[in-house]
Amino acid sequence: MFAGSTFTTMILQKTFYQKDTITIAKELLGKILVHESVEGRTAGRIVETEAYCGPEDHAAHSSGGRRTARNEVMYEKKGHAYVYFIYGLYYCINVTAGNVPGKPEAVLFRAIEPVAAVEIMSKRRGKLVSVGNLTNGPSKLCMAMGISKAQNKADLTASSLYIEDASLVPKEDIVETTRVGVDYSGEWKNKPWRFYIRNNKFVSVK
DNA sequence: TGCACGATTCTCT
DNA sequence: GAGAATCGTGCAA
Repeated sequence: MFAGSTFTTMILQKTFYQKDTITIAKELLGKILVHESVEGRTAGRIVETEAYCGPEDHAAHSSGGRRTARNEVMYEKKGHAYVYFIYGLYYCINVTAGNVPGKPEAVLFRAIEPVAAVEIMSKRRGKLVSVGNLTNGPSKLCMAMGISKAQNKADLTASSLYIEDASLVPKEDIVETTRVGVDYSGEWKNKPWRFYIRNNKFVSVK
């Protein structure tokens, strides 16, 4: 792309998701998650992610090579959505990733910054919440983006749910820290596999 | 077939 | 800061 050229958005392709999962988790920061639904097109800039790395990661649903109907998609193709139901109330969305075919790895989206159709997001969230509280959590962003079990296994390179490319977030603006809500995973809870954009007010936990 | 619990969020104190 | 909400999922029996 050169100065003055027509701006065209690029949807991230398969090869983007076929790299080291940690690298993908960092590179996803700044990218635009888009969902074109019947209610309209909602979009948000990804500002916080977490990496879940294969059978050895005790914090992952695929820990110990566990393979069930729920996490099956992690064992299949890369670049697909892994949406799961949690606490009887909420959904969380991951994208399957990794440079080893068949190895169950994924990146969880923990927070986005609304960039399109904020009014639709507010309506979906139902309550009177400030813009800052619309999408600053893994289940909050699913509610705002209209993501549920229907999007499980969706191909993010060929469906109404996809990610648009954007410039990389500079290394110095990426904060690396420990993951949230995985205290049960022993030493694995200490892995610095949570990434977020420094000073971004939409991050779920500072 | 039964049961304990979770990659969370919200409300109330 | 503590506790509730609420049910699909996973694993033991």
